[in-house]
Amino acid sequence: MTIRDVAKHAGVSVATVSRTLAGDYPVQPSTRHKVLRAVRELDYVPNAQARALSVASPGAVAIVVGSVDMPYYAYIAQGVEEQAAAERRLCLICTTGGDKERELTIVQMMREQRAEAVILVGSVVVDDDYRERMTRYAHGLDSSGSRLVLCGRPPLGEGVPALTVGFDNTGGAHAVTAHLLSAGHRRILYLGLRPGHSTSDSRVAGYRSALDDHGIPRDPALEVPCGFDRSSGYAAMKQRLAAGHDDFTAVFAATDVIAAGAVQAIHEHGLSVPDDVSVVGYDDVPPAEDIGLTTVHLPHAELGRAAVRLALSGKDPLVEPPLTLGTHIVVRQSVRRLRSAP
Amino acid sequence: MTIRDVAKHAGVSVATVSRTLAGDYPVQPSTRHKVLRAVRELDYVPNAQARALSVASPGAVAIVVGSVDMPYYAYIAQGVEEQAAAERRLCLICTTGGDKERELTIVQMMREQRAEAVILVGSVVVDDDYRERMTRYAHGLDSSGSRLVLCGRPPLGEGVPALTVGFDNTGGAHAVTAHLLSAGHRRILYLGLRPGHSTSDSRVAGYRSALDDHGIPRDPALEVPCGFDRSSGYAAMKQRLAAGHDDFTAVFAATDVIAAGAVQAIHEHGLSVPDDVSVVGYDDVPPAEDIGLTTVHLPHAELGRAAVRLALSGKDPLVEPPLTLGTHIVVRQSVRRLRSAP
DNA sequence: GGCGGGATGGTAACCGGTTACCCGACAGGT
DNA sequence: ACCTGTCGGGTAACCGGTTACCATCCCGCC
Repeated sequence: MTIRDVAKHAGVSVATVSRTLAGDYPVQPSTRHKVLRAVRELDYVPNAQARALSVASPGAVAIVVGSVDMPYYAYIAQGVEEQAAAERRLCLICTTGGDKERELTIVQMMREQRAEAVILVGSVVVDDDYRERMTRYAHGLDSSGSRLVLCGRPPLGEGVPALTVGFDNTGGAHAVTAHLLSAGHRRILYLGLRPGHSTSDSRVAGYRSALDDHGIPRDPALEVPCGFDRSSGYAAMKQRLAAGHDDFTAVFAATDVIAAGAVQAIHEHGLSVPDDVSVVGYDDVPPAEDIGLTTVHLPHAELGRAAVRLALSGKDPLVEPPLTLGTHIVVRQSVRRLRSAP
Repeated sequence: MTIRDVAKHAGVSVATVSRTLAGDYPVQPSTRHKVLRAVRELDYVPNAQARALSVASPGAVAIVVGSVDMPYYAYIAQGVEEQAAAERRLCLICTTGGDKERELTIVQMMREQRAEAVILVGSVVVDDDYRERMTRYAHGLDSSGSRLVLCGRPPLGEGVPALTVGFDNTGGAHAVTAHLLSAGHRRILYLGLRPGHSTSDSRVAGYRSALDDHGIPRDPALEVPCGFDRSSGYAAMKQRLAAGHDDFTAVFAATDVIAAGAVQAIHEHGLSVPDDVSVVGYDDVPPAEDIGLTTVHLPHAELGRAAVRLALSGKDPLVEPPLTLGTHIVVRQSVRRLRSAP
């Protein structure tokens, strides 16, 4: 079923059918009706891929995330979707499951599909091969016309430019740590150490700098290694509590999800939040509100929108500085003010 | 930058370039290297849209949801994504924001893109225009080759066939209501009445039939109208409690999200869950685990996978019966066994 | 030496749209 | 009656790939 079939069926030429459907060319009403009737009778659906071949049509916006069922990604994806719709672009979402190779494959596929924007979200540990290939993509040296945006992820390398948007992780971690300090807490557990993991690294940096600013000596024993999921937070907290809980009064979990696991462990240990232990998280994703967690709110959707705008802006990836979005603390009920506080 | 440029640059013909890249045709190693070098030097990225025109390539799988940041949709989308990847299809996710017109537009766009499968997820209130247009799509009368699957949503009309997968909402609601009844509860609030809303309707039907089965008379005053979001659940519960809470001992919220709001209202009223009021939800989405909610677990991801399999199966939409996935109760800590229970 | 045949690679048609260019018909002006 | 301008619509080239078909070339064999 092609435009030629429709033309034959309507007794007109292909040009007339095309013009009738495009609607931007004067066509005799009687002719128009013949065409439209043929379209209806044959149930003709034009082929967008063929059209894209001859006329420059707006490309799609692709977003590549680890998985769509993690709220952090879902919120960003929602922002991307909104902005893509506002700019009249189709939105494709792909997931990698955290696999680097799969991510590279997907980016290549998107370029072959002539996606206009490819937005890469989330942390990843980069190796040399990955860096080299992704850098080519990011610099837009090829002819695919796809523009790559790194969204909430580390740079490709020391001084390697690329279109980048991200949250101020260090600033947020600094602020929430300062919040605990000003409530009188001095021994604060950092739950979520993962050296080499960019998100963890930047958050722990904020934690440390806040301690430094307040003249509190750092204690490596308070920086607890922990995966970025609920059960890791639960297990790490459980283990720490088994060793006695008198060496800290507050916990800064690297994410709300970790915090949720930690809170559960604290409760199972017979302790109360915030009476016995204060807890703060990061991200402001669903568990936070439900468990009354004080946390750092991230403008997820705005990040997604900013990524799309940046991708479609035509800015030069080689000179455009990274865009950093601010965060703010959301105070709920998980932090207790110590009597000894100033 | 086209295949002809590459051919010229490499000093070979377009056929040789195409064959070299396809890799399924014998090419002299020296020729192959010339081609690959040209590809690298020119940063050539083949155009998938052009290729799709001449060779029948697998289409994409499109999923259309209300919004991607609601866990219910996100989990289903994740299943769709997985199965699409397993079947080597690209996955496109689009959101409608619940707008019927936008949904129809998106479906039309997907057909023009020659998406192989279009999966429509979530509740919607159908009117005649919608029904008529969507029915044409669902029956696959056109030449786009797209196959439509309705996923967790009502049929298009009385006896209108279509490829359909869904959860057993009535069965799950029956089971969880029976769970409350066997714990000794007799006056159970149903929170989430929305006549005409298919999900609500089927869940309330299960609630009622469980009461009937146990010989408990229904009380319309116990069926509380309520929107399907957290704040509606909070508000409805708040209002109900203000009128006194002695006319019920348990609450069946139509969704976990409603339940989360209700639990908050209960707490703010100075009551405890489950000591004063038992609460159950539906869906088993994030708030449930965090607040220890007994609920009905839905195999979301499996539904998504089943939808993709059904779409790609080649089954006839006109005769294939709807596929219904079973559910099961997840018991947590939000239900109290009454002393008067058998 | 002539010839059959496998291995390579080139030419051109085709996929399904769009549109530049051209042609015929008809109206109005002289 | 003839010229010109406008309008409507047809023909064919083109977008960027793939591939059927054909032309070489070189080998071994009679």
